[in-house]
Amino acid sequence: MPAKRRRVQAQEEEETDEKEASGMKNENDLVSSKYFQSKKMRLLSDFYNKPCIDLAKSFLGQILVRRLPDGTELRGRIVETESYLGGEDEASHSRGGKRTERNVAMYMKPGTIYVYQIYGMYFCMNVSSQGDGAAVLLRSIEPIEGLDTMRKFRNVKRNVQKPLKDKELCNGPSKLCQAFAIEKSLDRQDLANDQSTWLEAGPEILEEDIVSCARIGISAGEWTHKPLRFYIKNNKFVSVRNKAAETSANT
DNA sequence: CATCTGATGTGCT
DNA sequence: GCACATCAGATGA
Repeated sequence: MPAKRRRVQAQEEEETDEKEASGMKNENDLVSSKYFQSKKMRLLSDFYNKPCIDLAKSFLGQILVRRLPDGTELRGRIVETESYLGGEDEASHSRGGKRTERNVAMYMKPGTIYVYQIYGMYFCMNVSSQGDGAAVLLRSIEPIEGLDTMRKFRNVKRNVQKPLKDKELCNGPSKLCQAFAIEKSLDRQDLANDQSTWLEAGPEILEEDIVSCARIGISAGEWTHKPLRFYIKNNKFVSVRNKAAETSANT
């Protein structure tokens, strides 16, 4: 029966829709959901101690929490991740076992946050997993709590006032960093112990609701097309959907 | 919808 | 010097 229940949940996601002009619609839906009626449980060290691909899939559905200095808490459900496997993976910062000042967090214990800057102006957030130099990139989050603050952060960073739809707040690795105020200072912090940033257990995602496909923005020979990107099927907050992978996946 | 382009600056060869 | 795990705006179909 859990399978049936989760199917229903997947359908509900399709219905949370274009009424985002009103702003708070989505937030109300999720706040009243089963997750928010239950205890918010922080994920502990053991959770992160698994192989990179397993961790990337396990992240789907979990809740990222950011506690700001003023006490505001931001919450969102992880809906899209990518695996970077380590030495063998030609697309990884740790390819060939390379260690630099920038990427040391990739070699730290599973659950360690790796934040790096890209294109001079953006950040990306990863979490190290089991395996030497292996880490998971967070690519998209479904915002749950603190949407107004997220919108403010995103507008400040973009230096424009154009109103953002809910789905535009965190649907990309650097967008979610802006929305959650994730910066270089979080690099090498431990997601299992940090006071400002952690993960809480969210509703479990069924394997059949996970789409696996090629990573985004990669051109590294045979590693370009390996299915190392994972996202929740039919979720509106994913950055880039892969229709071919969705239809071939299953019924 | 798809494809292109400029912004921007750090890390690494 | 140049590549870069990106984003936003513009353009054409």
